[in-house]
Amino acid sequence: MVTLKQLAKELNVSISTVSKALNNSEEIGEETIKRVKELAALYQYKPNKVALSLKQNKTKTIGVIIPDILNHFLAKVLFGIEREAVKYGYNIITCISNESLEQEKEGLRLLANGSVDGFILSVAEETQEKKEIEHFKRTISQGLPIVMFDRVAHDVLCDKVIVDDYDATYNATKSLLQEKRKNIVFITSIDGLSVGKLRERGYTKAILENNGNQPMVLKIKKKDDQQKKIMSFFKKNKNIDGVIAADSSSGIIAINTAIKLGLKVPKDISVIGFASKSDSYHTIPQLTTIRQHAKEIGAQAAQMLINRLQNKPVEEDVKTKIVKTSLIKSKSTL
Amino acid sequence: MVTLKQLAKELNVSISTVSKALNNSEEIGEETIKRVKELAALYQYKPNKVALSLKQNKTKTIGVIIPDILNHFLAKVLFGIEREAVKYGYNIITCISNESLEQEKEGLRLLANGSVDGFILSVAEETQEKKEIEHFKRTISQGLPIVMFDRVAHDVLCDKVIVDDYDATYNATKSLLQEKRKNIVFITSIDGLSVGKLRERGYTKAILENNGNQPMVLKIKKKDDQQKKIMSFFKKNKNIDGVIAADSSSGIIAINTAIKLGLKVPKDISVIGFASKSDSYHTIPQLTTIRQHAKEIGAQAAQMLINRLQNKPVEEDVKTKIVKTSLIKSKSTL
DNA sequence: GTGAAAGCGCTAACAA
DNA sequence: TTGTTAGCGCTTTCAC
Repeated sequence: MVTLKQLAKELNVSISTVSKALNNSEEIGEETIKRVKELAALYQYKPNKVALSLKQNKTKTIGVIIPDILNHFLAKVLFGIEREAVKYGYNIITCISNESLEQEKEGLRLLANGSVDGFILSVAEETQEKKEIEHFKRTISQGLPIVMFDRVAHDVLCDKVIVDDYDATYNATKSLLQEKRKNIVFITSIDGLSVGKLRERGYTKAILENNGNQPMVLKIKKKDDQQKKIMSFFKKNKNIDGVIAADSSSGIIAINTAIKLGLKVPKDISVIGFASKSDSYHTIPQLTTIRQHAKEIGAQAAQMLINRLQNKPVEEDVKTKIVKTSLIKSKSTL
Repeated sequence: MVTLKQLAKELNVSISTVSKALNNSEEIGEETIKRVKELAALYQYKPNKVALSLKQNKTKTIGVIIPDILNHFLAKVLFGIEREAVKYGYNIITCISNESLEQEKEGLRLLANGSVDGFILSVAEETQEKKEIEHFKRTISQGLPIVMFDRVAHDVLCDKVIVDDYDATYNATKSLLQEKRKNIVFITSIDGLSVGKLRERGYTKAILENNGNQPMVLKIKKKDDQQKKIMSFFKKNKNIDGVIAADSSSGIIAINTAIKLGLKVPKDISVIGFASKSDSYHTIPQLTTIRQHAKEIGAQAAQMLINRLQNKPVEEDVKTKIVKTSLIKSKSTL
């Protein structure tokens, strides 16, 4: 890479003249500007990002810590973050915490050394279980703002972008109840997450409001064979006529299992699941889904962080944005 | 963040003494080292990454340019890259090209300014269609090595990690032929990609080798309704008894469609598809899959790049590694 | 054993 | 209009 120094030497002017010329400074003569720019173009000069970062004490880089990149929702949020960030000239450094507290801490530590100007993250499962928040607080007190999304640590004072998980399952369940479904099961493989708990509560609330109904929850562990678990549950509970799935694969598997057992979907049983549009194509009939607008969540998170980074006046008030889910009716409900 | 300067001032020693002490230099007295380290620990001193990068003229950061983060395979490769990179102390800056040539160029341009030491990338669809490679060559000639994976530009001289696409479909097709399948269709939604073409060729070769058989290819465009396309194809070709799917959703939809039409899988029809383990759980019976070992591909790519970055002696010979696919038999084949 | 000084590439206040 | 200088945070050579 060419440097200002080299250009200056070749042009027989000083480094600062070159610098100013390239930045269209008023101080420099037209003729000089032209000469400088021509040589710069010839050599494809690009200002060294690292030097700029050091000088200006900001990197225009955002650290993103994500629990699981293979999770379609999280990947889509990352996509949203990236799209929004590039608009403002920011880059994204990604760390994957693998749902591990230790790796989450490590990610923060590794990047909190001047590599990034701030963080966007979703809290790892283990972190939520152990309720650890010190590492977040420490990072913030070091002057690096954090924006949390989806799985947030409520006790950390920072900007947040969340989903209306509780309302989403409450409304979805209500809609199945309106279909006169009597035995609606809630299937979850994300019991350990804050959002998983909220989703369960929304479902439970709706069920209990309906006189005489009792909530019924099927919890699946990560290491379980989901297909087997759901199959054996369906076999034991022949009267199931509705499913609310807290995660996409539970919803997909529920439909396929019902069909395998000879049930008609949605005539005999309705299924609603948290899932993306592309997931909904993985079943026939197509899954009625609760959409989280992942990309939008990412964009909002990026905006909040960038806003905080650029507004020097210390805004002390943290904000929490709620990106509402949409219930997209398809063919797996009446 | 504390700097060496601040520590030095507080300790009444020079900056260089502090620096050396923290790096356990032989030159510095034990007592001094102890004092320095204690204060550094107290203030949680971390060497400024940006300053180090500037000084050492390397960032220990890898630029990854990915066509589509929502593609499960590509996301998994990214995961593999990240895992391997952190082992060696490298960070990952991710750009998403969105299958667009322009954005791919932009990503390279944006990061080829000292932000990264090298690139790992998979070529965007538009780039492959237009056969553009100048931007890759330019980047390499600027001293930034590139490692390409999966979708590679053969005419660019650089390290590559690829999959045995041709052999994979050839063998998969052979295995269906051995099941005495007579009418095997190849379904693809990635016709425009180099890997898509290779997969089709492997299938065609195997079919043609079997006397009397003729290849049959169903091409689906991104904007098409995959479910409808496959359904109407199946209705028009009632004799189909085998499917080779070039992408995961085609395989999943093929199974569900067959079942919807009253066919028994795998009794009446066998299905094999490029897909991951988690995809295979999205159908009953589970999909027999061609696995690409995405994480391994990412790890290999990262290793190749890091190796090149660390071996100063200019290794002029570029390498191409092939990570072989595995055919994992499950319940959608005999 | 410790410190001064140069330099990585850049910007900007100040000098000429 | 152009050049000199200092400084961002760090390492490292060379002097003391």
